[in-house]
Amino acid sequence: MTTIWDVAREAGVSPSTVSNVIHGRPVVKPDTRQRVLEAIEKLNFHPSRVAQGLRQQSSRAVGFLVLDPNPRWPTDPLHAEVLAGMSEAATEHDYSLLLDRPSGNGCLTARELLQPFRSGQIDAAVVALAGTSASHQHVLEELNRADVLFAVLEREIEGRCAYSVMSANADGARAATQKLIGDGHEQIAFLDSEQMWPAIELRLSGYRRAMHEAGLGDHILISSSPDWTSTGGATAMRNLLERCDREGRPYPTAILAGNDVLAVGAMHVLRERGLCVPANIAVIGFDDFEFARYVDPPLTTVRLPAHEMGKRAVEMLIRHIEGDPPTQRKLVLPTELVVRQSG
Amino acid sequence: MTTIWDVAREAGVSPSTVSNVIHGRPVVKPDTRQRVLEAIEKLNFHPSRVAQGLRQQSSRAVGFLVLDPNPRWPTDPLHAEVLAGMSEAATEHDYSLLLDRPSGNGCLTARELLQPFRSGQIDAAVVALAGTSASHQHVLEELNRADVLFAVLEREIEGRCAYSVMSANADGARAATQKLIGDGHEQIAFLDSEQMWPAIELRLSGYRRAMHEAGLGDHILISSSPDWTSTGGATAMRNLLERCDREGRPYPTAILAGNDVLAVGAMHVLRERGLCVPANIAVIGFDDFEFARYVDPPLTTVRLPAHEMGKRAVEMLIRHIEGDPPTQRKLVLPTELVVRQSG
DNA sequence: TTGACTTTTAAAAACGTTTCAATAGACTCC
DNA sequence: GGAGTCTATTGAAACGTTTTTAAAAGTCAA
Repeated sequence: MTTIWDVAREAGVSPSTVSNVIHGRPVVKPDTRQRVLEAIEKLNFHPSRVAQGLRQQSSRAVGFLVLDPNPRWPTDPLHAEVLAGMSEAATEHDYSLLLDRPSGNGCLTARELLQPFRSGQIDAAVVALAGTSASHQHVLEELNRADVLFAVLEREIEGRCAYSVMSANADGARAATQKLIGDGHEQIAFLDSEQMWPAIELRLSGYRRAMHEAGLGDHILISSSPDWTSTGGATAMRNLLERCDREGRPYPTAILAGNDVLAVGAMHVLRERGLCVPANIAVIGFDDFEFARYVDPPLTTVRLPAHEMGKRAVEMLIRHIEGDPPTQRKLVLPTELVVRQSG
Repeated sequence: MTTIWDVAREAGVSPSTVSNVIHGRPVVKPDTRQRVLEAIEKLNFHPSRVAQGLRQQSSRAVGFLVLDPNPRWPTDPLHAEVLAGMSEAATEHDYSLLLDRPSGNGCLTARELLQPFRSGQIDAAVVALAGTSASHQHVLEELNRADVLFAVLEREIEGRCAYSVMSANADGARAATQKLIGDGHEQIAFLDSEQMWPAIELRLSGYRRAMHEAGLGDHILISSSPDWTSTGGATAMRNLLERCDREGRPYPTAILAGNDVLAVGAMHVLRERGLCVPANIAVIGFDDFEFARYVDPPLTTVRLPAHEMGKRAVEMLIRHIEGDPPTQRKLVLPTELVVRQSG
């Protein structure tokens, strides 16, 4: 391995000078700098980040901590996009990105959880809590107690070094509902799941609010899927139609789904029943997962700024690390209604 | 930070002994080991991986090097799954996983490319070359020249420290074609793209082989999409139908698509033309990307063992690092025909 | 020439581990 | 009882940087 000493010898200076050049410190005479740079180039030298890390007590790395029981990750189709955003921000600031996915059995000890921080592998982490699990609260508390720097996605949090990056779930749901109302719909149903989850509660509240605001409070209609899968969405849709049949209630003319996967499941049922989307019934999803545009008809949906969330989360963490902590501990990024053809 | 010295003091031994305990070396007397373990637990000590890395000249980390011009990664929907597999293997062997996504402008200098290796951040990398780019060959050569340890996905390679993990693309395409032939189809078309790519060529050859083997060589019919998008698939499908019209040739009764995204695009066109899948025309995709099951009708497709590929690639690299290099430099993993409803 | 500056470079001490040679102690064997 | 063999433990050097402190070199005025 070529070290800073080799460069120093080659350039006829001391290691300290080389170090100064590397960090662009203005204390070196221009021609010395030039000589050093040439030596670096010639020897193809890369400073050891490991040694730097040891000396500076900082790894210049952030982790993506994914707590997701599903081994065939990601359960959440948006995580890949979050990761892309994180990567972008990390690269820009010359940080590395470490993927930390503790074995998903759920029973995670504090030791395992904190290992990457304590062992100096990462300076901070973005935490994504996928699915619904009782242990999530526990994990966040543990991180807080350990006084470790992190940002959590789509979840409110308080803590000395805790940041929170969310998307405007309520606003997004409200906007989608208003769009449907604007299109003349009055019977608008919401599809959620028994497995509740903070972001979904916000979406539901946005829907409720829009309905009330339009004087359609009486038409609020909610059907719950047992889970967050596509077949769950189908079940919820079927239940909804049956309930209408039973209660002699008119079918909804529009559906707002808690997320795109549910929406897709619902659409299958509708086609099965010979109901045409959007002619007979409009469907709007939530997330804008990659596949939304491929659905037939292409899915109108509320786009979550996943890329942006990852990026901003990392930027907040890096600012904190570099001694300029953002005053805003909670960031809410706007969603966007992407109108395609399903609603 | 609590160091090995603190633990040593607490347990009344020397740092070397603590180190021996940490690494489970059998030289320590059981009761000493016990005392040390208790001290570790009590002080909540985690050895610094940075210091370990420096001393042992190895980071115990593998990188996922994604060369993909698309900033809204991943272009390849299978990369997330590959990553999951990599993560699994890494975790099992107590390695870390570093995501390395050089800024995607394509013109990547050797310096940038090798930085993570040279700076000791990673011991090896899994390389994924997304899309089609002339510079890919260049990158692989550069890695080889640098004598750096890596594994590349879906691409043949030779090199002192180069491994290759592929899926059985040709076999998969052959099996899919045979399935269609077995179902009585004779007019089977293949959808590929002008942007060729090693794996696709293999798929095409598998299709050709199956057709010839069944004496259907005359029926080989190929239509190329300008790119690998869904709309490209639609274009290829439209062109195909028009060509049949023009040449007075019967429509194909089955389509084998070069990948799932193309298949989805083709299915849109078929529905548009009032052709029913699979009643009028069967469609089989390739990849089994996450959304294949959500397509309507659910897509029959050739499943690529993405998770497994990531996992095996990392395992090969780790074996090499640990001094037990796999003799097989090229690993071919089986594909699997997932029969759903489209074909 | 000297002294007081300023600019540039050098030397040495960390950072937290691992490893190797060395030591001390206990045991065996003639 | 002393030499020889084990076994368990230790001390010190190394890994490649950064940083602080000190020194050298250069500049200039008196």
